[in-house]
Amino acid sequence: LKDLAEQLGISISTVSRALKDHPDVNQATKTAVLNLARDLDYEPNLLALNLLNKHSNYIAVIVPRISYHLYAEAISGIEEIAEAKGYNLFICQSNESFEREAAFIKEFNAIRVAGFIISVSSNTNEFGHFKQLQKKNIPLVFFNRAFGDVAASQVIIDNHKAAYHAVDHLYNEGYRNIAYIGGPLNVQISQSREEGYIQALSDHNLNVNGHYIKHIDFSQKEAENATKQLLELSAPPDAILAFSDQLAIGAMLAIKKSGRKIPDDIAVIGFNNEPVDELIEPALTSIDQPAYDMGRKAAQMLFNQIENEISVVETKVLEATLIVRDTSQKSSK
Amino acid sequence: LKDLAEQLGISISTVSRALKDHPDVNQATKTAVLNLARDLDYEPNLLALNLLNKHSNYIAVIVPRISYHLYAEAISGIEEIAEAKGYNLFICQSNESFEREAAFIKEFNAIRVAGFIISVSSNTNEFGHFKQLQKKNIPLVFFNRAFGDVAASQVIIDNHKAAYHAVDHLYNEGYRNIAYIGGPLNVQISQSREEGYIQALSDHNLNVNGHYIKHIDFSQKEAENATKQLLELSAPPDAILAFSDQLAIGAMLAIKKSGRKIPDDIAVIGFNNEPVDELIEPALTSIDQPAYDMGRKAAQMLFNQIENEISVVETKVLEATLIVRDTSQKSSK
DNA sequence: ATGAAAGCGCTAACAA
DNA sequence: TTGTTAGCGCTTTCAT
Repeated sequence: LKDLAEQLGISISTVSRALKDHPDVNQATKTAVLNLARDLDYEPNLLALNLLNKHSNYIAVIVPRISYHLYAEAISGIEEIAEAKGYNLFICQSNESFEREAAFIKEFNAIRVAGFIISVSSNTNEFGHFKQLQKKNIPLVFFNRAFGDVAASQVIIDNHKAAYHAVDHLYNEGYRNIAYIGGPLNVQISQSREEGYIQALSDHNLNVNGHYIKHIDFSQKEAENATKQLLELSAPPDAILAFSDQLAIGAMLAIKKSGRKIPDDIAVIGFNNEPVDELIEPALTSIDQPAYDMGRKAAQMLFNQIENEISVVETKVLEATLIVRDTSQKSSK
Repeated sequence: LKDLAEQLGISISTVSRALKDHPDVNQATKTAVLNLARDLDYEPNLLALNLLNKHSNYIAVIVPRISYHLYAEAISGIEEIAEAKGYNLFICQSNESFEREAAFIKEFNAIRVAGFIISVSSNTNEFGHFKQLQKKNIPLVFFNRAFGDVAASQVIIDNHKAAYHAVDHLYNEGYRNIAYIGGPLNVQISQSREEGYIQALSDHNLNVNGHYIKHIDFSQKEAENATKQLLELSAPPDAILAFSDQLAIGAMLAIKKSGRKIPDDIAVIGFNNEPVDELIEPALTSIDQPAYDMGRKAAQMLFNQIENEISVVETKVLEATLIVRDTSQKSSK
C-alpha cells in the first residue's frame, strides 16, 4: 500500500518515516502523508514486518481442549500478559491427539512464532517435537501438564499434595475405602496425584488396594464404567477421588444409578473446581487450581525467555485448594 | 535457511526447485538437497511465502467467549473444514467487548488473514470495523450472532421459531404467565427470540406483560437478580424462558432461594443445551442449537468466498431443537 | 538442468 | 529533510 502513498510524489522511505513519526521529517509532509494514509486506510503489512524482524509477535498456545474450564481460564490469564506485551495468541486445541499437537508445533514454527505455551495431550508419548523446538532455541513453557523427559520451564500445581489433602479430608470425614480414578498412565499429573493418594493412604495406615485404582481416558462415560466396576467389587469403596470433575461427575452418575447415596454411602471428590460443581446435586467437592494465575505465570516465564534470549529452565509450583462441598461430608455429621 | 542449503554449492533457485520436486531438476541434486534439508531440519519460512502470495492461509475466528459450549463446539466445526483445506485458525475471544473485537480485526487484517468468521460481541453497536473489511473485499461470515446493518453472509438459527416453540411447549404444559429474560437490547438474536416469544403469547391469546420482559447482561448473577424481581411482582410468572442456559441457571438459583419448586411452581427453559443441563436438579429443558454444524457451515461459506473471490451474501438458517427435560413439565402430570 | 535477477512490503543504514 | 539502496526468505520468469 505504500505505493499508493507515493501519490504524493515523495519517496517511499519518507513515507515510512512519516508514518512512524520519525523526528527527521518535515511537519508539512508528515501531515500530508498521515492524511492520505487515513483516506486510503492504509494498514501496514505485518507479514513484511515480521519477515524483516525474523520473528512475529505471536505466541502459540496449545491445549487439549478449550472447553475445559481450567484451560479457558488459563488462556485468559495468558491473554492478559500477552496483550500487555503487544503479542497476540494462536490458540488451538490438540483434542488430546499427539498428531495434532505435533502438526501445530510444526505449523506455528513455520511462521516463526515467538514462543510456545503448551499443555501436553494425554496421548503424547514422544517428545521429538518438543526437542525440535529446543534445538532451535525457541522459547517453550509447559503448564498444567508437562512432559517429564523434556527440560523446559513449566508451571504446574502440586498435584501430589493436592491429592494427599483430598484423601486426608476423606479420612477425617470417616471414609476408609478410598478409590482413585485417574487418567491415562502417561499423563504425569495423574501419576503425581496417584502418588499423593497412595502416600496419604499409607500415612493413615490404610491398605493400598490395586482394585481401587483405575486408569481411564478422559471421558465421563469411561468414568461411569470404571465406577460401575468399582461398585461391583465384593468390597466396594466408600469414597472416590477422581482425576477431574468430569470424571467425578461420571462417577456420581454411576453411583446414583446403583441406588447408593452420595455422600452417605459413598463420597466423591474431583479436580478443577468447574462452575458446574456447585450446580449439581449434591454439590461436588473439588480441588481448585489457580488456572488464571497459571496462565499468567506461564506467559511471564515465556516472555522472560523471549526477552532475555536465554533458556533458563524454571519450574513454578502453585498451590491448589480443596473446596469442600456436599459430596464429601456425611450428612449425619 | 536456504543459505545453509547452499553448502552444496548450487544456486538458491535450484534448491527451491528441488524442494518442490520440480521436474526440471537432476535426480542426483534433488536427493542431495532433500537429504541436507532433512539433516538441517529445514523449515520453510511461511512468513516469506505469505508475503509473496500476499495472503496467509489463516482464518480469524472471533467469538465472545470460548468457554461457552456453543462456541467451543462451533470452533471444532470450523476447525474440521479449515484443516481439510489446509488452513489454520486464529481463535480469539472478544470477551463481549467491542474494543477487543475491533482491535482483533485490525490486527488480523494486518497479517492478511484469508477471512474472518465472527460472532459479534454483545457490546458492539457500531459496524465500521466490519465495513472496513468489506471495503477491502476481505471474506467475512457471521455466525450465531450477526450484525443486522452489515450485509454479510451468515449462518444462524431460527431464533424466532425456537422461542416460539418453547413458549408453545410451556403453554401446552399448562403454564400461562410466561416471562422472558433476554440479553442486551442490541443483541439481535435476543430480539428475535423475544419476538418469537411475543408472537407465541399472542397466538395463544395471552397478554404480553411488559414487566415479564427483562434485558440483562450475560451473567448468571444478573439473571438471578432479574428473576428475584420477577418473583417479587404482585403477579409473578409461572414460567421463565431465558436467553441462555447460563441465565436459566441463574433464574433457577433465584427460584430455589425463594423456596418455590421447579417445575411445579415455576418452569424454566434455556437456550444452548449445555452439557450441564442434564446434571443439574431438576434437569434443565433447553433449546439445542446445531453448533458444530453451524461452525462447519460458516467455514464452508467462508471458503466459498475465498475460493470464488466474489462476495456472495448468503444466509443459512439452521433449525434448533427443543430438548424437554424436567424443568418444564409439571410433575403432577 | 541450473543460475541470475527481480520482486512481495517494509525498514534502516548510508548518502545527498 | 529526503532519496537511494540493500536485504529479510522465498518463488518465478528469463537466460544460459
